[in-house]
This record gives sequence, C-alpha cells and structure tokens, in this order.
Amino acid sequence: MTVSMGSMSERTVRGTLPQRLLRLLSLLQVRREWSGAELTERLGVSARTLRRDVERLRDLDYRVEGTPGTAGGYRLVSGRDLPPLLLDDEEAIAIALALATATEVEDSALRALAKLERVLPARLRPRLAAVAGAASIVPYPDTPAVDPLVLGVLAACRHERAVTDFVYRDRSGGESERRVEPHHLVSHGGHWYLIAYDTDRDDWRTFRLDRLRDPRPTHGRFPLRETPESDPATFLTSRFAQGTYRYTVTITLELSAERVRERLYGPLPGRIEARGTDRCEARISAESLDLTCQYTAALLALGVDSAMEAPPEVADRLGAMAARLADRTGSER
Amino acid sequence: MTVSMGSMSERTVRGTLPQRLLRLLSLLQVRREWSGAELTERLGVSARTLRRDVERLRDLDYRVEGTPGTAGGYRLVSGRDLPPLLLDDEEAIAIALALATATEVEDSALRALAKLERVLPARLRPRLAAVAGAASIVPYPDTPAVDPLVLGVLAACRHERAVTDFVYRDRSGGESERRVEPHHLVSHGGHWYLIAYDTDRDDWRTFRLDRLRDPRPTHGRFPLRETPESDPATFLTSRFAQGTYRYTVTITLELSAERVRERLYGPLPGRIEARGTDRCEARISAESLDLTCQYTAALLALGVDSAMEAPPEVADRLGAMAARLADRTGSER
DNA sequence: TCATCGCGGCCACGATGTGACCGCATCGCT
DNA sequence: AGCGATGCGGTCACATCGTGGCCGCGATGA
Repeated sequence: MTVSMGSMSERTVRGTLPQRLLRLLSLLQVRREWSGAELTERLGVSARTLRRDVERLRDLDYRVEGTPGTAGGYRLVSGRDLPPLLLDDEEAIAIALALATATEVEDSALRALAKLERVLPARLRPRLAAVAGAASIVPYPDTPAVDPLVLGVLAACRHERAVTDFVYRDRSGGESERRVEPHHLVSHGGHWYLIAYDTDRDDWRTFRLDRLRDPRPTHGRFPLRETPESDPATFLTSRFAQGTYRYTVTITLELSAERVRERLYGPLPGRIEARGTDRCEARISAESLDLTCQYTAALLALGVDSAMEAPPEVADRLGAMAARLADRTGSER
Repeated sequence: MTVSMGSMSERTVRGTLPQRLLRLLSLLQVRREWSGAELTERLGVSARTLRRDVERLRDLDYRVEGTPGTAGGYRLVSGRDLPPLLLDDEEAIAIALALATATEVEDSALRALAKLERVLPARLRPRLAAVAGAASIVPYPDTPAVDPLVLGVLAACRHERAVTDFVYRDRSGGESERRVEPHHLVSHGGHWYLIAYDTDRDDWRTFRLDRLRDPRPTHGRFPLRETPESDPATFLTSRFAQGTYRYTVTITLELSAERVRERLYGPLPGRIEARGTDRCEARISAESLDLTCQYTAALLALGVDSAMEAPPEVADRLGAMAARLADRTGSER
C-alpha cells in the first residue's frame, strides 16, 4: 500500500497524515526549537500544510508555540494533556531499566512497564536483558538482576487478573512449571517478589523474580482473593521471618524501630522489629559474610546496641575489628 | 472547529482520524485484549471503520493481532518499531521519578527525561516535585531530592548545547544567578552534579542539582569545550578531593582498590584510591556523624585495614563500639 | 527600514475517510 | 457436525478532508 512512487527525494516518503503528525510530534520532542523550513523539508510537505499540521496538533490539545520573525520557529511546550511519547530505542531501554530498578515502586510504575513491555520491539529484548544483567551494580551489589520484561509481563498479568504460567527455579536449582494467580509485586531489599496464589498447590506462595522464567498469561481470569495478611509487605516480611540464610545476626537496640530506620543509611538485608517503645531488635541474615559483617558493623556504629547474637565467623571478624580499634585508640591518638 | 453536534452519545466525540488512531493505540496499550465491539463503541465508529483503523495501524508498522472466533479480539504485540507511548498522569510521573532516581544513568535516560519534561502538563509538575521530595528515602536517606524537572531541563539544555541560566544556592545559603555551558550531568553517591563551564567566571564549576533552582535555556549556543579531565566522573572525583565535609575519615586498606570496591556493599560517600597493587586508601567525608561512622565501620568490617585517621567524635563512637564488642566476646560467647 | 518568518483566509482540485453492503475464514460452543 | 460470533477484506457511493498555491497581516531582528 501507499505506493507513492515518484520523487522519493532525500528521506521523506510523504506518508499518511497520521504518520506525518506523529513524525512532526517526534521531531518536536527531540529538539526544543525547529524552524518551519527544517520541518517542511523533513516532512516533505509545503509550508502551508506544515502550518495546518501544527494547527492540527494544537486542536489535539498539544501546545505548539510559534515565534515569528527572523529567528522564529516552532516549539512544543507542556500543555493540558500529555502527548504520546515518541521514544527511540535507547530511551525505551533506559526507561524500562529505570522502572525495573526503581527503589520506590508504585502501581503506576508497574503499569507503565507493562505498557512498554507490550510494545517493545523484539530486537530490543535481548539488549534490554543484557543491560539489565550488567546493571545489577546498585544498590545491592550481589543482587541478581531481574529482567524488566519479566516484571512487565507479570505486572500486566496482575493488572488484568490473568492466570499466569511460568518456570520457577527453587533454591535447590530444580525447575518446575507453575500456574498462579498473581496478586502483588513487591520490591524488597533489592529483590523483586511475586505474591501469588498457586492454584496447583492451593496456597499462597512468594516467588523471587530472578528465579522466575518465561511468564505467560493464560486465558483464564481470576477473582480477587483475600491475602493472608492485608498488606503485601507485611505478608512478605512474615515469610522472611521463616527464611534463614547462612549468616544470621540478631542485635537488640535501645532505640525505637522508627528512629533506627531513620538514622540508618541504606536498606538492610533483614528486618527491624519493635520491642517496646524505645527498644527494637534487628535481624540481619545473608549468604555473604562480608555483607553480614558490614551491615552489622553499621548497626553497631549507631552506638545504641545492648545485646548481640552472632555466628562465630561474624563474631571473630568483628572481634578482630574491635581489637584493631582498641590498639589504635591507644597508639594513634 | 470540529463541531459535530448531534449524537454526542456516551463518551465518544468522534474526533479526527489521527486523534482516533491515537485513542485506539492508547486503548490497546492499556489492556491486552479488546473485542471489536468494545472498540467500536469507545471510538464511536462502525465496525468496518475500526477494521480500517486497525489496518492503518498495521500500515504504520505497529503489529496489531486479531483473532477470529467467538472469543476473538484485537491485541497489540511488539512489532518492528516502538509505537508512541500513551501514558496517563500517574505513569508519566512514575517514569520521570524512576529516571531521576535511577542509579545507573546513561545519556539515553537523560534524553528521555528531557523529552518528558518538555511535554509534562503543568498541572502535574507540582505533584511530581512533591512525590520526588517524599521519595528521597532511597538509596541514601539524607539525600536531598533532586527535582526531576530540573534534571530534565538541564539534560535538554546540555543536549542542545544551550547556554543556561539558573539560580544557585551555595553552601553558605546565599543565592546567585549563574550563566553556564552545561557539559555533563553525573550522578554520584546519591547526588546529582552538573559539570559546566561558568562563562561569568571563565572556569569550570560543579553544581549540585539539589541546590540549583529554576534553570532556563537561553538562546545562546556553545561549542564543545575540552574538559580538564577527559572523564566527567574523574573530574568530579578530583573536585571532591578538594571539598571536605564536617567529618572526614581516612583508612588504609591492605587490599587492592578493585577488590575493596567489589567486596563493599553499596556506594561510599567518599573515594577509594589505589596505593600500590595491594593497598589502597579510603577517604570518607560527610556532614552526618551517623553516616560517617556507619560507613567507616562497614569498611573496617572488611578486616583489611592497617591504619586509620578519624576526628575525635568518630573515634569515640567507634571506640565505644569496640569496647562493647570486647565486653561481649568475653561474656556472651 | 526591510527581509524573514509565522499566521490564517480563500480557492480549486484531488485524495481519502466512511458506512453499508457482501461473501469468506476461523474459532468455540452446543 | 453445525451454528453463531467474530475478524477480514472487497466494492460502491457519497461526503469530507487534505493539499498546494495564492494572498495580506503582524511580529521580530538585523
């Protein structure tokens, strides 16, 4: 269709009107200011038609400002409505990545990611996965990267209440096919978790997204279901309380849990629980000795700890640290 | 224009063709699958026209799949090109926020943010600023939030090499009007920095974005200029070396700088410099005693430190910590 | 002062969008 | 197997709309 043989001059193919309007909008989004001549040349239309196109955009409630005079031109400024965003490949990837690694996650971010996932060209998918894999530097260095596309698909499924299949790799490394009703997506401690009702096992389960592969929506829809705990985050925390990793440290702090969270910089691989109004207990559990020691040390540096329970490896490390500190206090100052 | 008095039924106003195509695209982005009837109803056109609209989208290289049969419908799947993203208010804010707080920042992310900033409706701007202010929880709690819009404007200015004016508040609190050539935007240690050539002072300066207000592009353009250090990050680091905050700690570590960075979880408010192949020096400098102590403790927890220099407040804190640790090693285990 | 640019009215012509028909293929349900 | 719902695309007649080429106007900057 749209044969348009003839000129085919330069780069302009003189497509249909909607296409041309999108191209115009796209150009206006890339650069702040364009002269009429530049635009007519790129769009391959007469100046009169360009003016009409601009007028059409204005009718669509997108504010295009024009300034007359020698140094005149057209500019797209913020209007009443948000015009369609016309992104290039790089930008789309950057947005997907930013949304997936966002620390503060709202439902709207998941919806946006779902939209993007739906339309992201196939050729960009491997690239995005690669970038996502390389970008797990922050904020938790040992955090396995979660594929933004997996997150996007799950967000869409959740939004549409679609029963979803996927492949899950449990902690022992075995893979199994699962069928669940995805209810919540939660980012916690640098990991993404799916809270879902497993229809095969007839119970609630949490899944780590970095262990989850190839999610596929099925045609089945599911009704809203009452979560065991009203709050997804609470539910997740109660699950974590069960899970214990290689090194676990428990510290009692003589300060309210809120104040500790305030004064502590960065998130903790573990949890802080109130023990009365001015006391709380922090529990750090991780696979890495370095990480465990560092966060334990950071907590102790608050100077409000009253008791601590730690495995020998951690205690040794910290004991050695204390010894070195004591030495220096005597000698250096 | 576009009077269309008459039916005005339900919600459909039967706008122009480009508008309708955008609405169709928007609908297809919101939900995975739509039946033809739903779409004709919402768009206010006949089924035949809907089919033609779908065909038009396909001609524009957006893959719309249709499935015949009782449970049929239309679906937008990823095609060759990225269709225009049609976002609602919430999603736009979520994306702006995610881009501005992204830890890994590429040029493409800045470009995307600049685009978004250009078109973000005025009514959303205060909301975005408010959300951004509230969302400074992570990853550095004391980090003042940077307004994503400020970042967006500067990214656009930089991209277009536009000389830029803004108001800057220096460390003493005084505000001054600046005119600069914005060359780089760098995120470092939870802060955003603008590296720019100050045309009034005829020298390179770095500006913290959270102290920067009301950036405005001027009409002037600037040429590329050689940065003092080739790498923006290096330049920033060399500036930091000069700047000293309230509490500064220096630690010598008997391990290569690379290994330290690898083993250390989370970024450091300071820098790590090599001192030979198997030795490095870490310098922590911050305004907050809590933060300084926590990161110092984390570094010490690596167990590879051989010397340390710290101000009395920090030394006291850590000394007390060491004492408590020593007590416990005796009593508890 | 003048050239340059954006603005918008007018006109004539051609292109295109539209709804109403049609028969066809595919799918799910009975 | 058959039926109905659905998507697909062809054709036709009609109305609408887009287009380029004019024109004069007003604002801007050299």
